[in-house]
Amino acid sequence: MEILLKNTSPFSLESIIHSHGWIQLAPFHYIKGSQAFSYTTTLASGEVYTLKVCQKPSGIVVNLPDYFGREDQIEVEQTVKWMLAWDIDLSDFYALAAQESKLAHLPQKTSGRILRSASLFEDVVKTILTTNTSWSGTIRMVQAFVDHFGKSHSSQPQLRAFPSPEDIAGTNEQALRAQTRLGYRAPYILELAQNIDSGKFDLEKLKNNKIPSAELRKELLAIKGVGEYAAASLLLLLGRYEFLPIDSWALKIVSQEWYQGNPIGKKEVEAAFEKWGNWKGLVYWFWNWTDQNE
DNA sequence: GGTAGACCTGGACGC
DNA sequence: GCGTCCAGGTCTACC
Repeated sequence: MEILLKNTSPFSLESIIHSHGWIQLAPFHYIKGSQAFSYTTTLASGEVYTLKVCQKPSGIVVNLPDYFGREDQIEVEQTVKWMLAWDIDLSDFYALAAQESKLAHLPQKTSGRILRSASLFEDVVKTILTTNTSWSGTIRMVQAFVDHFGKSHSSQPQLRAFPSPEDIAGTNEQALRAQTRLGYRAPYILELAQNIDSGKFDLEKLKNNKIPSAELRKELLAIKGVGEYAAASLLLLLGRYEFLPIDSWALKIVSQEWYQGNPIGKKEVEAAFEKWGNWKGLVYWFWNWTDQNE
């Protein structure tokens, strides 16, 4: 069974797939050679399924199990549109980008959308697992998290969905630490899952694009394990570009781009992007950085 | 508001 | 093979 998403403006699946490293993290699976991906997730009913997303001249095509009913299809369509940042309008950004040589490739390639997971819970957990570790560490922790706590596909048990808050809330810190090697991050993720599962915290409501960015940032910073860098990264995923995710890599490349490689702090990074106003986060994310090996 | 130290893991390195 | 050091953000206590 196929769902066809017809884009009304230029859209590049290839660009969004390569917008950041999420495609390398379970339960995403990049299908090499076809510029497509598969993703294992759950319906609201709890059923685990795997969808496949590819691009054809007619639009974005989502492959689903044949027995899915109309309601299931509507749910999947909404999920995929969220993951592909389908409704974000980048026309104003492209107009700005066209005037800057380091950004001119974006309108040409219709880049600028950033791949999201199906749930904000998944994106928050993954973002926490990018902090204070190497990228290989993030890949390892996410894979172990999915392998040990994600629900498996009924006919292909090797395929697992990302664990839901409910899946995690019932475990304990010791099990999380032992089975996933999350280290000191384990209690943060356990607390988040328990707060969501108990109804104390409605994380998914933060997908609402009517919430002011400053308020959204405050809500994200209130999550243990989410600091300024993680909050800014999550705001980028949510389509809010007013903040810069400044990590050690940012300090390095911004220094090399504008400060002759001298040691800099967050203020210098902010200053470098100040002129881009509310688009600064997106400008930073897609800036064509000078090759460090040149 | 700013700062120092602890947190945890895996990888690099020296022996 | 073993021990040590380091890198990576955030939290907490303290000033």
